Amino acid sequence: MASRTDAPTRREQILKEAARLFAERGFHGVGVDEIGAAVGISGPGLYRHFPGKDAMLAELLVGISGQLLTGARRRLAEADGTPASRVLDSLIEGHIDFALDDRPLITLHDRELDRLRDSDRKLVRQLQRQYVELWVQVVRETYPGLTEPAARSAVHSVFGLLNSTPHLGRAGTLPGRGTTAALLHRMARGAFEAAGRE
Amino acid sequence: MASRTDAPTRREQILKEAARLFAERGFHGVGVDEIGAAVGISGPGLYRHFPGKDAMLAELLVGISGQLLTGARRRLAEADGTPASRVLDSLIEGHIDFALDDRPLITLHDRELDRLRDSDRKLVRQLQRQYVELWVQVVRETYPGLTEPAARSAVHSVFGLLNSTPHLGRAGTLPGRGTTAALLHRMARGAFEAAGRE
DNA sequence: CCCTCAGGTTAACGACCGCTAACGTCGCTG
DNA sequence: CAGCGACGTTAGCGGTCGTTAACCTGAGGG
Repeated sequence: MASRTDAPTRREQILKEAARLFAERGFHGVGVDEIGAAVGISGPGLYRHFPGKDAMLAELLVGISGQLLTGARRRLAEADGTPASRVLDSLIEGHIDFALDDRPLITLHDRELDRLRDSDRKLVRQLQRQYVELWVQVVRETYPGLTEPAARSAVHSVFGLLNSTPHLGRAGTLPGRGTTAALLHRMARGAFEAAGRE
Repeated sequence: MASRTDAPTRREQILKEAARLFAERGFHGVGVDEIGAAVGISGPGLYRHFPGKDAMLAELLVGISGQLLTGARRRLAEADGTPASRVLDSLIEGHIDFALDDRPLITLHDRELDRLRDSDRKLVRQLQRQYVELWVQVVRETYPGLTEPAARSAVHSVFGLLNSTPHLGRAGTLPGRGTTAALLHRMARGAFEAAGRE
């Protein structure tokens, strides 16, 4: 098994490039030849690593959803006992890290879900739902004024806010990662707080 | 020219159904036969109304961007003289109306832009940029603590928040249009305010 | 009454795409 | 060094897609 510091395996290269291309041009807009070319092999060579094009998308989306949920659970466990407001900050921080570091995946996450086989789609949706539920719980502890449906809507909306990173400066034109992260964090908290004000 | 109260023309039917299908399955994921079937004609009959599939997408995206910009300019003119904070409320209200009433278009707006011919894409981007600039100006008047880049990022992020409506309750499970609109409005203001707090 | 034309129809073409088949070439290992 | 498995290659098949061609029909007007 490859450790995390090894050079990326061919499989990992393929997944990374496929994510970028799918995000740029859409799942149906990218051919297997392009994905192959992006990693220096061509076309059908991909089938030594994946059973098909669908499988690459499936692995990407399941991976994203799983990572988000796992990370959130870890943060929840680590912050056990601290006030809910701190836990919420940790969740926001984790989501922002992800949105800033893996923009193509964030894009895919809510865009290409319907291109999956039924079983994979159900799995991804289940992971997503658990992630949302976890947020809803923490948000309601932090802002008790929120009803459950309102909290759910608020969480989805804040995800929209945090996931807007692909639309911020196309290149490195945005004012530094730390500054952007802090701004997003403040805005997310402000949005939740405003949602909690009756 | 058809007045606004006439029965929808065939062209309008086609655009509406194409928008829905493109939003559901992506531009490349929808065939012309499906679009035709959705309006009761089949396949190549569409070419009596549009020169090609691309033209439908182009007309949709240019239309959206133009409507958003025109609406915002009208609201700005109508609110001339009132405090900037009120103008911002009006902009937010307009954007929310659009996001709630035309969800498929909102989805397309930031998803299929790259599928356009160069000239159309440039036009759409120019309209979008003007819309953003208009918001940035009003936001900075309302919250003078914001630098220009921060205001721009904040505006994009709030668009992400407001455009999250397609992810809220798939059917009529969300708690009434008015309630949702009010929640989104509060959250948007809260996010801007938090962005403005240094 | 015929002509026109808007708005359809079906058939078919060429391009492309996902995938398979058949084959080649290393590097390792008994 | 023989054999083998991992990892490529190119050729090509079958299906789909956007688009065009050719044809049909019904309403309106001189």
